[in-house]
Amino acid sequence: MRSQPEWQWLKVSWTCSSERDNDTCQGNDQVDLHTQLWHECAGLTVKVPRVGDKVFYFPQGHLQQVEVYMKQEGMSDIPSYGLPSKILCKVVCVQLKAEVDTDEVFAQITLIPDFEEPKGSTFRSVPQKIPATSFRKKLTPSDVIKQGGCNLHKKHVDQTFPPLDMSQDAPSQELFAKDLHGKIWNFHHICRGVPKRHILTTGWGKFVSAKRLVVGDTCIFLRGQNRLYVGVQRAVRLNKLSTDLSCVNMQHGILLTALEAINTRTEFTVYYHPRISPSGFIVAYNDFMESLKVNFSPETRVEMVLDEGGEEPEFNLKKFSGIIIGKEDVDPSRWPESEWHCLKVCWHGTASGDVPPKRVSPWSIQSVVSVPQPQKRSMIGEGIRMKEVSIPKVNNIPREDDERSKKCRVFGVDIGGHRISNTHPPDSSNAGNQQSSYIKVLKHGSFVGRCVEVSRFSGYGGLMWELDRMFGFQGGLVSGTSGWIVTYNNNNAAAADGDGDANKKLLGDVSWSEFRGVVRKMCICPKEKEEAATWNKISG
Amino acid sequence: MRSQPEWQWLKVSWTCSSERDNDTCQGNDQVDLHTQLWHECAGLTVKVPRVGDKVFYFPQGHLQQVEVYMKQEGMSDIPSYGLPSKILCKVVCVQLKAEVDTDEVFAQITLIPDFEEPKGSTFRSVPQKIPATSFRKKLTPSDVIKQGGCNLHKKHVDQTFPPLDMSQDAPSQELFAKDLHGKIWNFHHICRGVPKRHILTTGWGKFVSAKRLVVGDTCIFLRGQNRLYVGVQRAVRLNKLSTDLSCVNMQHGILLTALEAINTRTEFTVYYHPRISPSGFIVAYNDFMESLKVNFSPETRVEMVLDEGGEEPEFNLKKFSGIIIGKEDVDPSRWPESEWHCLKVCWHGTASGDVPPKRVSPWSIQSVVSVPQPQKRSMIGEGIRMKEVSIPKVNNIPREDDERSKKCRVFGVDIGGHRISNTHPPDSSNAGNQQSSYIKVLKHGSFVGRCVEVSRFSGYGGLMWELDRMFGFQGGLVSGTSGWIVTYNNNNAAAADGDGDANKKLLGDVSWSEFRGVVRKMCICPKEKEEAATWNKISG
DNA sequence: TTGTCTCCCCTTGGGAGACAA
DNA sequence: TTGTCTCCCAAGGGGAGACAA
Repeated sequence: MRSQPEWQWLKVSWTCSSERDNDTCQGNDQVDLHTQLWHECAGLTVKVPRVGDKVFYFPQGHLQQVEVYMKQEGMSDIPSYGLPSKILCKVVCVQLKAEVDTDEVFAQITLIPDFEEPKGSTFRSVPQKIPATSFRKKLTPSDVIKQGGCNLHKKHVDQTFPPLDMSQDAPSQELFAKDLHGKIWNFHHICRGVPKRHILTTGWGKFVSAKRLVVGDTCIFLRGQNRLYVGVQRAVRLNKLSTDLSCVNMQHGILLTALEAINTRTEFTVYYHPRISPSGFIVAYNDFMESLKVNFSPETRVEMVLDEGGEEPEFNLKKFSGIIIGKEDVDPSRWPESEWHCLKVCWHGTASGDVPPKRVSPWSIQSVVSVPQPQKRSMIGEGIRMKEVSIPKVNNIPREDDERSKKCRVFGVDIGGHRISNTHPPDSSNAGNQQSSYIKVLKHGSFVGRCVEVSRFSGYGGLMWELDRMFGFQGGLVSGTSGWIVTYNNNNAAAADGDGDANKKLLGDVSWSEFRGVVRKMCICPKEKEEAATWNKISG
Repeated sequence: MRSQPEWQWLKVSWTCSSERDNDTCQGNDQVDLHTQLWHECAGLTVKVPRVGDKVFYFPQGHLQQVEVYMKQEGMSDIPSYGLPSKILCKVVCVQLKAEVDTDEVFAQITLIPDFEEPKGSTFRSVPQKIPATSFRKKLTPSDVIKQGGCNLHKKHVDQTFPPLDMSQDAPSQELFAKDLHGKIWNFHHICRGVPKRHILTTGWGKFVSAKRLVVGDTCIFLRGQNRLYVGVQRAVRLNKLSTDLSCVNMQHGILLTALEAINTRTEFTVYYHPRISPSGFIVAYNDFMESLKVNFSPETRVEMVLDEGGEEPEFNLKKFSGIIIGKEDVDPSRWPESEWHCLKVCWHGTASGDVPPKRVSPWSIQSVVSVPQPQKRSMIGEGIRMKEVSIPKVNNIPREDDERSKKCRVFGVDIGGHRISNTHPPDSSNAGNQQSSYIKVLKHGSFVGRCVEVSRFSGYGGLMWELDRMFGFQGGLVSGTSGWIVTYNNNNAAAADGDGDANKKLLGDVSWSEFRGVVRKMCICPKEKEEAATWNKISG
């Protein structure tokens, strides 16, 4: 039997307090819940610039998206109109939306050509995220057949849904969840049966049929302080025959729109469909510049991370490794020497499932300095579910030379096996600046991190803990002189080490509830032992 | 109780004999059933060129369609790229399709720029239509509520559906109808109740919900020899937010595609959505040339026919009359002196319902030579339902000066009241050509005709009878020297008069099962009485 | 003749625990 | 703990004649 008072409370609390929950875009300083939901649906590797960012717009990538969108193969034979392969722009407006009929996410991005190179630091503070928790449910056959509801995982419900009064026989509540269109969906959430399990009953069937969900699709629940959100991520794209206008018409239009925008220095708007073309054609200035510094000569071993969807956010990411086999123009006649998809990669062991594209852009991959040996997988760091990990106790911290610290993989990235030096930098040429130090990059890889509660990770110790835990050291580096260099979110460079406040300025005033980017394992070591590794200077 | 043997027969007969019924495009000489269904759904005033036709393509009209399609108001400020306002093209390919999700009809037309003016006669034989009958059902509340089926009109069923064995208590049959996508829909057709009525039961509900039909939408059934077809025509357009690409992107693309096609003399493809922009932006060469001859000076009284949908094919057409109030460029800076929508019209008595646009193109309207007086409606010619009219008996033919011939309106067009001259042409300057004669246009108007049985109207007497009957004279002009000049279907000019074979060559070998176009009432009269009327020369 | 109603059957949706993976 | 099953009840789809417009 449903408890009427609780239902009343929830209805009031969860649907009528939109003024307390920020679910619409309000400026550039907050990651609102709509945006968080959109990114969950888009995939964890998708990057969307923020208003004010300097970006490169690659028309070739845009044309390619249209071809996939229209299901036309091969490059059309249209002129380049003298358009350069990349156009430096400033982001004027970003709207994160979803298709009305298919719920496919897309970003409407307004750009204005601005060829002025950014001066000085391009660092931008990471926007404050509105505290939220979320979980993903990959739908089983039972979830989508007409006869049943949706089975939920206990831990997901406990972490994300409002608590039920478990003293009751079959506690239940009404949930009201907003989708990306702003539509409110009503679900009856009940904990019943022997043994007890959490089920979404009334309302679930309507949702499944309305969204045309099938087995394998993923349903995403995101809970803010006062409101619940729901999104979907399909395993296979719904057919959407767009017969409005011809593919060639659109491609002409895309190029000409950009050309006119350049000539008149006016805004133009593009639509980015991350589920169609994961390799975005709008690339952050910093990302692009960083990728230029890397030497992607043939034989270079590279890695690329794809988001393969599924249930656990951390395990959506699958890393592929391969070897550069060449660098050549995709379209030498129209866009010679374009960086877009200029690298040819031979990927290893990608017999089944998603495969990275044979052609990639430099900013989409990372070069691997040392070729890792095939290692036996260690349980440490392998398969850690962040939300299950509690804050490590002090007596749990492994020594640096602990066997566990030497062999570990996180998200498919080999991390351990390198000795961490405790040596302080011997050569402080700019000794006057106490916040300066040299670090040596030993290891690097892409990552996406996330915490259950923001408060738990406030401050830089929290960040360090999070990073350490992600890479399997469980706090071993929280105090010490080694640390990590981090390139996060929109490619703002930052560093975190065990010295607490040393890099505080670099990090800015951020809440590390979620961050994604590239982490490089570093340790402070004698400069003369430079070897083939990369040296970076971190200054406060 | 359903009769199993009959069901078997129908299933075999109606679904497994596609080789006997021509429902796909096969060349240019036949109007197949798919095409007939498409035109029923598109509206009776919609003109689509045929392969090989010479047409003018108006980029302005195309841009306008995109704006309506994308629900953006006002002309975008994009350059004309030096594109002319109209482009003479040859039609390379025409495909009549429907949107997958909304069933909205559209034509995919491939054109190739071809600036050579047509030489000699532009007459093209009217394609042979595959014999078919059809009816339209405007859906009532009872038809679309979940509890019921679809009530059918007895005459419609009798004319169009395969006959039932009425000796049975509740005769029934299974109907299998193909829609514009080729999908087969199954309907149980039963004649039951006291008194007997025809109802579609099983299968109807699925159809209604799948097509998202609501009260006021029209359902169209078309029966060929071996197969049934079903189409829908919505009262209001379904929302279809097309957020794929920006409106401006598309408009740029449209202009550039055309420009490139001109420069390289290559094909380009456009999509014409007649339900969005009824005034098509692809105009037959002949239609355009004819419209140039008309003097649309201010104060000229004009008429325009709109298809307002509904149940009876002949009464879908509503005529509006108005007065030219000006002629000016829609877009003087980009396309000066373009004929597209250059005429400003003030329409009379259009307070409610659909209103013709204030701006029209010359080929979309007809000028009215004499301002008709407000007349009392005559029952003759008013509201004739063609399918109910039997072939008139000889003793029923009214005399030319019969009162009934003077006052009649058909489809809102004033027809009667003009004396028909029996005078032969006095001046045969090219007397050597026996098939030449001068005719004077007295009266004209748009029309759509249709016959129940093709055989009934074979030959030119049949056509004359059809025209006469439509305009209320009921055979009065079948013999005589007056007649009609007809511009039909794809704007092939032809004439028919009462002399039987005189214009046989002009008409070609056609079955007049359906024709649409412009009819001008003519009579042969002395040249010196030319007055302000237009003279046309008809040569065999 | 045909639109709408009510009646009523029977299919289907969907909520429950049982049970097994 | 959670996916799938079966059971079973309730809602509603839909087929029938009655009746009125």
